[in-house]
Amino acid sequence: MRILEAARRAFAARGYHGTLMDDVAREAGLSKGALYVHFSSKEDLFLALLDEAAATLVERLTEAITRAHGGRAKVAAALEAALVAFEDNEDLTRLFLVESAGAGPRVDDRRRQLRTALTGLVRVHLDEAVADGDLPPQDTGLAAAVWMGAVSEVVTAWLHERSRPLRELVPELAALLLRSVGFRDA
Amino acid sequence: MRILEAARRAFAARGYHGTLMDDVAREAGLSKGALYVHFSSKEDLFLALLDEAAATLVERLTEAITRAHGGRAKVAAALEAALVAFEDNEDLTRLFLVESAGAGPRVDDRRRQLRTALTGLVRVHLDEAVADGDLPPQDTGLAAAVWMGAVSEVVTAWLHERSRPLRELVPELAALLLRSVGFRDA
Amino acid sequence: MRILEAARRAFAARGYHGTLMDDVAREAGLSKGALYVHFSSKEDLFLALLDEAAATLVERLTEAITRAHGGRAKVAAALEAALVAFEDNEDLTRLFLVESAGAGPRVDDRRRQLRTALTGLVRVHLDEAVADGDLPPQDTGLAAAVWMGAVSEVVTAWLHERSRPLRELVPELAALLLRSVGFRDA
Amino acid sequence: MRILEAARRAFAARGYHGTLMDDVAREAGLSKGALYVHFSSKEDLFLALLDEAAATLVERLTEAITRAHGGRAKVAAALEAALVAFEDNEDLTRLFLVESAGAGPRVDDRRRQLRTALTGLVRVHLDEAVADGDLPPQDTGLAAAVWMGAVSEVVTAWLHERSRPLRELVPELAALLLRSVGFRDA
DNA sequence: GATGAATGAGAATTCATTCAT
DNA sequence: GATGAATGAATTCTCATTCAT
Repeated sequence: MRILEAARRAFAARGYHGTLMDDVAREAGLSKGALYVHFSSKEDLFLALLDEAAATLVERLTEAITRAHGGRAKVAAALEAALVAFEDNEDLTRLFLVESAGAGPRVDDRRRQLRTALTGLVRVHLDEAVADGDLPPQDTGLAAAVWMGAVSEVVTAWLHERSRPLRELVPELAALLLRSVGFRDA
Repeated sequence: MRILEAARRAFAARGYHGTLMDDVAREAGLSKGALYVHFSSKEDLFLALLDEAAATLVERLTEAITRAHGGRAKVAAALEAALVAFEDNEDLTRLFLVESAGAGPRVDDRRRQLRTALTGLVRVHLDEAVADGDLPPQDTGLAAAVWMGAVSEVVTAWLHERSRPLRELVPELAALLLRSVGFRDA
Repeated sequence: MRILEAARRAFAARGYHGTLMDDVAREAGLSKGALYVHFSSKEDLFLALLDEAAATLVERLTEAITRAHGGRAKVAAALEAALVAFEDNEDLTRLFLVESAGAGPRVDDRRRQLRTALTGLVRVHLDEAVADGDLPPQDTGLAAAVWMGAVSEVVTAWLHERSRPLRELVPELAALLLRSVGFRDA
Repeated sequence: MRILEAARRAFAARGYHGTLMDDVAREAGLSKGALYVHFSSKEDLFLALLDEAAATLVERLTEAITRAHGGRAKVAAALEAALVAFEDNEDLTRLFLVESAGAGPRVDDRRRQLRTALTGLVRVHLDEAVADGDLPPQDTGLAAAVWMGAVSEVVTAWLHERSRPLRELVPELAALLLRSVGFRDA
């Protein structure tokens, strides 16, 4: 929708508190009132965007995981899919990883929820790998958190520095994370 | 100082945007005007706290690293020191990891700066371990980012869930991170 | 009409300012635009209801008065007719006595107008009673105002407390008001 | 206080909904923000005024009643005191009798509360008169409501017409109301 | 140094009304 | 006649910052 696109651009560019409903309206080519016909508050609008970002990400990950075969391949594929998705959806990435922080308690809660969901996705596949004997038994919840944090940090740094394309980091980052849980280097 | 303590408590409890200068003044037992004698803006006050948090952390890490001997021991010690420091300074931890996000561009910049400094600390020692032949050559900058992200995520989760003491996670988290860069399990 | 009924319910339930045109439209099962085909403004719609309320009331009173014979009987009958009409048309009663206050100058004026008309009705019959020698000469305008105020207050209290049916109050209230103008107790 | 005076004038002149906080601020010679330092909302400000009006009225009535001796004299004195108080405090009178209607549920509740308190004052003295044998037994609650309604109506009419000073109506109105409860004409 | 009342530029939200379809 | 998305002016409330005392 026009409003969501405008909001995505605006929030990604100026952050939650830095973006006025006036900005969104202007960017959407609508009046402020029109925004409130579709979203009952600024927070709601942002939340809708956040959900969109998470849905996009989960979809991409699920797809990549489904396509890959074997424990190691699945987690590697998920990692690559995540980084590619982040790189291809810069605005949503920024919203999800950066601007959703400090936007008030409701947004904070949703952010945490979505991160937890994502972590859960990773964990399921680590558990499978453990069950299959591909990995030694371990606290996969902790490992999944480590992966999420690592990816989040690397992507956030990329958002600011843009030193080189995110996809180029995939091999090395994958090696690190796979090693962290006990996969042998390929 | 009384003001800094009051601000630390207030910001940690309600976040940057959720904390009013009135709150800080009340908590400090001072008038709002008195705050401005010492800090020229809300942002400045927050920045001072952020610096305090980073300094505390760096000091603890440096100390721990100095005490330890050998590449592996140093990085493990740093990791433990970090988690213990986070657990012992909950308010500052929250400020540094959570509330400093979304508090405006200047705060964002400083936050990034401090995280970079911390990452650098880790990196130096990874580089030494590589130089000493304890670790294979690798992108230690990336590895340091992974470590920072991992710790940040785990600590942030702990701030919300409090399922068990942070220090109990040290062994397993250390094992994960040490493995990630290529240390063999002890 | 469907719109008037919907508006009556809505305004009676939530008051003038508390009722949105959206509410009326929803309740009427029409679009907001359709409302404006029939009523040029929210105020007009409310005014139409107010007139309906007053017309209903005047009709009932006139009828009751016509049926009764003799000065005292006529005023007593009017009083009873008023209370019964109020009780039987709760929504209109609320509109007329309660919600029409504070709804803007035009509504205020009409409200006053209608109350004056009602007072006039009472006054005419008090004047007749005086002319017939059933009552001593007096300021019948003032007396009519007293009657209107008394009824208004009692009915308004009933709208909120509902302690007992309004019609049960008729004998005692009639006695009070008849005495007030100089009728001897029956 | 400057704010209360300004608010009194503004609300009396333009009603609750017709008065903007901007109007009050301008009239008080203050900024809008200053209003909110002292009153947390427009409603609160209005409520404070309403309480002031009621307190003024109750004080005057109590005083007048205390001074008078004997049942009949007391109620007559109260009535006169009320009318004089209304006439001397036109703005507060308008606030209490007119503008407090339709200003939202909280104001409506307080308005009702205050009217009930006033009615109670009248009722106590009617009860005493009954106990002393000066009046026949009767529903004094109903009678008090009648009195309140009558006075309210007469004063409201006066606010709009100003045909003649309110105090001139006292003798005739007193006669009407005293007769209504069964006092013999003096 | 301290006070706290006052400032004033916002900022979100509301809602009667309009009008292209 | 009907629709309902869009309007936009209005309005309340916010809060970091200032400054006379």
